[in-house]
Amino acid sequence: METTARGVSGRTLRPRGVRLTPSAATIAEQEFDMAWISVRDALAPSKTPVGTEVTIKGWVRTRRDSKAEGGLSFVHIHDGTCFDPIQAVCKGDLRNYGSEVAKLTTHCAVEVDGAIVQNPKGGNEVAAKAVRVIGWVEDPDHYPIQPKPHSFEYLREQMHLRVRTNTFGAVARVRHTLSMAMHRFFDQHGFFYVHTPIITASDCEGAGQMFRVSTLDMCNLPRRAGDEGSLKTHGDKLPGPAGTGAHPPHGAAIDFSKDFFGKEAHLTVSGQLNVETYCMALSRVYTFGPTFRAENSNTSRHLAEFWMIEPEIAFASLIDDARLAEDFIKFMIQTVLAERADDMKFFDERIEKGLLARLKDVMDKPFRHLPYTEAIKVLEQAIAKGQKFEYPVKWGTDLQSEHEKYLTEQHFKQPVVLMNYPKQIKAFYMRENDPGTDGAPGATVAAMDVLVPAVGEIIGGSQREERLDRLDGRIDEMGLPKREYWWYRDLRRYGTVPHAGFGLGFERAMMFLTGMQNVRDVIPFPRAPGQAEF
RNA sequence: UCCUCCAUAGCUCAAUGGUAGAGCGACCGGCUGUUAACCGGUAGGUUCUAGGUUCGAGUCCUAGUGGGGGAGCCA
Repeated sequence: METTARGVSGRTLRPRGVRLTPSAATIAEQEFDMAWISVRDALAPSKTPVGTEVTIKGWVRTRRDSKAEGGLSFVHIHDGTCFDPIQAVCKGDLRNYGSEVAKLTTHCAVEVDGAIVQNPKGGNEVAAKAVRVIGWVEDPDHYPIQPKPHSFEYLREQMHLRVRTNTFGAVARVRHTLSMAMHRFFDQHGFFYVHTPIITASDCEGAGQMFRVSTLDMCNLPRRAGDEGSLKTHGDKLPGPAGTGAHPPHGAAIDFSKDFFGKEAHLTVSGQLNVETYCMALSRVYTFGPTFRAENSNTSRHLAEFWMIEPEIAFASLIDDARLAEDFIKFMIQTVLAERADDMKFFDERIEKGLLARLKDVMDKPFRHLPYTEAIKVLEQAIAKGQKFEYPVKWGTDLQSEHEKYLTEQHFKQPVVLMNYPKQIKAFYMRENDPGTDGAPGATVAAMDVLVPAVGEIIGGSQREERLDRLDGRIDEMGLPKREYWWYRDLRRYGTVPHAGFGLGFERAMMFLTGMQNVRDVIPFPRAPGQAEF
């Protein structure tokens, strides 16, 4: 079919206004495709006035037919550049009207030439002069995506196609905008972007189960010399085929000196320890990258692979850290409201009623700061007034989901920054507070969690322990291998300064900003236990 | 990992242990500058898998697989 000549030629690369550089497109190319514009631009009267000759390229969303005027079809076309599709008005006198245009179904790929006209009800549309079908949808009866609401559960099984729906298109655009906004925020505030490693050869990050990285042959593992046949299991963590008889009995420790890195290696669970090293030279730094947790957790808030933003600031206290977190969250809200108004309007109308009001409220009010010790008192008072919790409230234990929800959703009805947690429930690197801080009955550390309504913990951070003797004390207390931390400890030996930072779950921020309720629906290809099909 | 609910047409869901149904979508036709279009018709099923109880199982029992929600862990 002659219609595919442009589509398969590989010459028409991008709409006008999206060229990489003047030299990236040849003169011939520019002339060849002068009229191609994005749906986003075509819909904007200021950019594309009535009468402009344009070419639209995209996918059919819906088609509606009329027999008036010898045939008339209204074809909605989207190309992902904005929330709304553009309507192409196709009349019966088109050469391929009966043979092709009237047979278009959802997600057929098309090119439409025509003039911009005004829709009787307002807004730009295209009066089609030519319609070229680039790619048909075979067997439309069984095409998984139909012009009707689908459940998110169903769309998770059609993950390769779900981005074509309005919801997931909006999620994808907001996710992009948020990524860009995040880099802009830190850049404007003097932070340097540090690429911390994905593979870590130290097992000392201490933030949960890790995925192993290895090039060893899992069916023929090297065993440590002299250990053959012994019953020692120490260090042998591979989920091997125990008891099959086809392999050495478990006991001979695996010889990781034969592995790629000469020692055990894993996927990172946090870039924090690495980024601290750069913080001690560049003052203000951040990482943004994938993070991996091999926890067998199956909830609407957890993924095995997720993206985390981790800023780290030198010469800073926990209060500075909390202020940064608040400024950052408010900047994110402000940016998506300003730059993705169309998508955010959709989320407000169809995903979470009142979303925009909720976000504006968060933006306008200062965050509530609350010491952990005070939070316990608030919860105890609530219990005294009849509030029922499944788990007991007791100083020294971590707050449960139900407790956090009570604080943010019922008691304060806004984001809450909880600070100064009991030392025994927090990580070794968090700075020990002076005794009696906040009137706490026990030792506390300068930790903070930012809790938001509907999502829960969105940020976890702390001021870091900069005093070597205290840090060593914590490492010993927790029974951690001090040798493994030699380079982290060095930071405290050579020019140590107070510093702080936090980790923000990017997908949790997405949930908070879009009102989407399952973390698997705000990342393109979610990885969770038993789920890596796509 | 624990608790709990679910699995029937392309999708969303009905069907007292007794003939497998509807809406939407697809296809055909009618009407209309339509826009969640509307009206009429047609096609579409190994009821998740494997066993079991029963004269008879979509329905009851057992096991498995897949999925949802909640909890823990956390971001």
